[in-house]
Amino acid sequence: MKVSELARRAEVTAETVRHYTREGLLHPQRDPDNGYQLFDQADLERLRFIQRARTLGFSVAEIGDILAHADQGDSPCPMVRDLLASRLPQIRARIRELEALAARMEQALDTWAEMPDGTPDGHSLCRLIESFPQTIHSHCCQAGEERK
Amino acid sequence: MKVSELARRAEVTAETVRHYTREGLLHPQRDPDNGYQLFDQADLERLRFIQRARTLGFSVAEIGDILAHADQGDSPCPMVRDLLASRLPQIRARIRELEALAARMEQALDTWAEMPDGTPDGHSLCRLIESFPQTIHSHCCQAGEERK
DNA sequence: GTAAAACCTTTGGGTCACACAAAGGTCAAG
DNA sequence: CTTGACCTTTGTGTGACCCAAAGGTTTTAC
Repeated sequence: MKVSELARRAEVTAETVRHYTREGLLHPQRDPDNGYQLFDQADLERLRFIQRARTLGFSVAEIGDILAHADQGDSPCPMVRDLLASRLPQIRARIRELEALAARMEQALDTWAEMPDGTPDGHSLCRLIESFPQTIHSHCCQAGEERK
Repeated sequence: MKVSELARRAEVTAETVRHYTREGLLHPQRDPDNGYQLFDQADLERLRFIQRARTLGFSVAEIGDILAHADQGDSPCPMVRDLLASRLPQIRARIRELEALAARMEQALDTWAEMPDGTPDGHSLCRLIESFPQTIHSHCCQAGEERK
């Protein structure tokens, strides 16, 4: 099957398939006549594997490592456990950061409900924002993403 | 004051100051002798304003708009309210997505605790991941970030 | 006095997982 | 035989910076 058919069967875009191929996660054959990429059933299963791993928060690069290990006959399972175990607390930290952000936003909207809009003068740009306490903040982690 | 001094006073990196300057959020004078960027007290306050706005989840581009309005003498406050009100539900959605991700990760670790590692064969790459249900997932939003 | 350290400048590339547009080749159907 | 639906590669954009390189300037130390 060609790119679009594989994409349709796995319910991803053709661009995503091309992306994984570029990144070395998929190894299609080439049609010698026209250079088209040809995928088989194993590639479809591989793509579904990638999808599941993405759902679990693995990055494309990490999945590439996992697949490379498996292709060499090594069990990727210990790596998979370790990656997941070390990523989980980062996700939890990210959740806490976003919850704090949401709380700040909500508090701001509450506080501002009773404040009038102001026109910027030499001292103030927007008292709404300036009324907000200067907080000490910590950086975010690189959290696993989700897709549509 | 020069870049580094401004950065130190606002507790950001010099790179961040340069970035905001590139993006048009800060407008330093230039030392005619050597071309160095010169900032004053107003710039420091402006940078602190940017910090507060970032803490509230505004993007750099949005803050650029807010500052441009204020510089023109228009009150940015209505824009600020609207942006925050529309961003908040996106943040909440992002939190729910990450919570679902964390739950999946935790469930996977739990399930895997009793499963042996396997060596990849023709049918399986890593049963740990393959044992995981194929879920339907929805895309993330562009959430406001935090800094160190 | 001068040399090294510590600044400053601009330019350009990297991060991440794709999306998208362009320019062009291929192919099945009408 | 032309249209339209595919396919190819290449390059660009996203967000908020970080980092390196190459080179000019200023400060500090000996």
